[in-house]
Amino acid sequence: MLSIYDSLTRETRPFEPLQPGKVSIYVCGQTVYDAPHLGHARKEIGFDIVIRWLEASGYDVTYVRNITDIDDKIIERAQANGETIGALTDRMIARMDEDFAALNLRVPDREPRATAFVPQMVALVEALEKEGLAYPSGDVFYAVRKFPGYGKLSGRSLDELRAGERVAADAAKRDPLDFVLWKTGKEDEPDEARWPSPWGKGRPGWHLECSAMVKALLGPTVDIHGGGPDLKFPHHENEIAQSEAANHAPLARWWMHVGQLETGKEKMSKSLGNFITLRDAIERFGGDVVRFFFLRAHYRSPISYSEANLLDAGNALARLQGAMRAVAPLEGEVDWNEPHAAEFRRAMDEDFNSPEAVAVLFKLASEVHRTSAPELARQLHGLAAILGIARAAAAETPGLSHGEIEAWIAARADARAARDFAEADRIRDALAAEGIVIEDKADGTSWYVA
RNA sequence: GGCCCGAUGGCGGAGUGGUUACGCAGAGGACUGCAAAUCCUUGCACGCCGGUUCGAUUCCGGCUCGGGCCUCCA
Repeated sequence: MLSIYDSLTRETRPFEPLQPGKVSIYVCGQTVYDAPHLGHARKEIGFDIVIRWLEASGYDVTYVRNITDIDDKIIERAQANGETIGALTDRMIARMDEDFAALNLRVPDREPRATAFVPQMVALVEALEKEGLAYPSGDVFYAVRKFPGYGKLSGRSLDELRAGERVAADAAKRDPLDFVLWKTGKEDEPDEARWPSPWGKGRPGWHLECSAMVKALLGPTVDIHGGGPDLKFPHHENEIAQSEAANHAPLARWWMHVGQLETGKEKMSKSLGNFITLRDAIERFGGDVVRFFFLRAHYRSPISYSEANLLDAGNALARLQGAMRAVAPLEGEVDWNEPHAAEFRRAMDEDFNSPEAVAVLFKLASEVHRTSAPELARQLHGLAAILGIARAAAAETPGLSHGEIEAWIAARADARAARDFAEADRIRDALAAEGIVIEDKADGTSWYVA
């Protein structure tokens, strides 16, 4: 039985979706003004594991991850680059797709762009106006004082939030914590950033976007709503205020937030300038290693980025991959009655404890090496696949064909038989230069693509 | 200032009221022409002070330190 930690109630409880057998999940996605960094990957992999395990558990999952393709930073960046907003966001979305593919992420069922849902956003503001929660004052604002539950996600009262010294006063707002629903009046902005509305031409506030898209694609209540750790306040708090006031229904049955990625002792973020781009990490360490780096820690734990930690993850993953290629697995599904699989399930059912699940994989890897049992190899492959770390079947061999490699290995075997080790080593080095690693075993020489 | 989270061996990282996490790195051994891989063995731990308990790394309280949020941020 799967249990999931809910960051709103701060408790782990048995998971029961609204409709039996079906799960709706909405995760806040990228604001596409720049390329993703490693912190984004942390979030993506966290939810990737959630979705993969839900699906492995038999649920029919509908996964929606939005794209924020209109906002201050996007407009600024496009102007700075001398390109249109559309050109910038298209470019960044393509980049994101490439990077995410390298991480072997489950592709969302829907990836709504905010700009495609502006009418729904306008309608939501109108609904909030009817509820007496929205007021125009230059821009259109949300009156947080009038929503009784405000602060329930972040666990703070309005007064506690106001006690913060950083809340800037704004004469247009009735309360400093009121936030923008609809931005008008930016007449110097390009036409592609402006939509008609009852309050004048303008564009939606960020928080509004998600509330509108959740409802449009998944309905008033989703089973799981997720996002990065820094979205809890104010973004998700504001989403709750908007959606629940307009729909008179809970926005999410479970709120999930991943732990943050740190560099040194600080959070990795663009505003701190201490980030490494996802692309850099993939090129330096490999997408599979980046994925494994995150998998071996729990999704809610903070993780520290360092080159040493990534290299360590690479070494660890190599052991797993070695075991996966050591024994040809039996065909078929995972046998969940087998002890390793049962332990794996127990771990994942406890709020997606992937580090424990990975530990099971290592135990299995040792067993596979010790026993060469194909049924255990099948278990290893099957369980690894659930975590998205199955080794891709040895695919491309850049310079050499399969036959050529076998021929070289045969030639080397002859050299070794003749005790011409200089020649044998030369062939091994030549193959290594082509990315082919060979290993001499008792029953012959095997090879794989590095 | 307010709210919240964390503190585990050289490193990464789970978990538990009394017993092995797991991995990497290190040491010794086996195998091997050498490599690599693999196997066997092995050392290293639960921030500090109290309390509860037969017994606490695990529960409670305090302290110290670290981090996050309170502003755009995954």
